[in-house]
Amino acid sequence: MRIIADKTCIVIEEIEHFDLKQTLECGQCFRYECISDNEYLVIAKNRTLHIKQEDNILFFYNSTMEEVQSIWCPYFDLNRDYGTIKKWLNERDNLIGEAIEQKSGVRILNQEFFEMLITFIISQNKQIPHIMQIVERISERFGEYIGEWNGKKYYSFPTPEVLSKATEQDFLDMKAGFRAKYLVDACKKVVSQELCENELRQMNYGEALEKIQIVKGIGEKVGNCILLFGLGRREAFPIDVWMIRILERLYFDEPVKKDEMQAFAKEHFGEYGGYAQQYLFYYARDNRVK
DNA sequence: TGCCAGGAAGTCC
DNA sequence: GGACTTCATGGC
Repeated sequence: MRIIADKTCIVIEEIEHFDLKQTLECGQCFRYECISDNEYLVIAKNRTLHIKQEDNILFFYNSTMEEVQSIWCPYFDLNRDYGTIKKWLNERDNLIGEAIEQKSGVRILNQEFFEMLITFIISQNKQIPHIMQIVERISERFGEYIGEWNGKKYYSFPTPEVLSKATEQDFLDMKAGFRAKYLVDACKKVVSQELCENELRQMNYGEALEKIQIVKGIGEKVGNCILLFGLGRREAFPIDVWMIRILERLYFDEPVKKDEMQAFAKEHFGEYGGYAQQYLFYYARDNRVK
């Protein structure tokens, strides 16, 4: 991997184990727009990013060398060796290989805690396009203006302080449905420091998973998503409907309970659970397994 | 129309 | 402590 400052953009060459489309569209990210093939506008980190990939070259159009190094490389998890991760998983069994092969360009984004907290509370019993709509409404109404692209205005994801001003009715108006009261509770507990990002980061995985479930509407699955995508806990293994389908197909001969799957994943994938989960999840969803 | 969606809480026994 | 129901909303 090599970073170069070109005349009009920042370029990263010789990039490996990375596919922009797969990484954005695998179901972990809810704020991006496809401009053309392998070219996207990403809304994250209180700014927009116009980014494009051609083969193993990445172009950052509206950014700086400093920003690419300090913000976007960590965001896209580009400093991590995915070759080692895939090798470890492939040596663990011969069942996950097809998913890794097909989705080999997926990286786990390092997104922001509060945004993931709110987003995955919304995600329960909802399809991804609709989650994206609600997150966009929240940002438009409570976030700050961060720029315009193709005549459309974009807004940052709001801070806990600002979003805590939203009422249950506000969230209902933004079509959050029965999750509205959960969102109010989440904001309240973050602002009051009852739920503190830094404390969660210092806890071990089990403690953090238990702690985050003090928020109403967060159970084991949503909690694991927040830990994986918003707190960098790569051992987190969220099990949703797609994971139940693919795990049953690959690893079990008969229907098993979620608890048993969770225990299996912990024992089998260990600290690499999050990567295994994302390859399998995207593979299962994209191929509409069972 | 009925069924399902990156589920969790409430209620029943 | 497990199984069943309910909770908004939208896409198919």
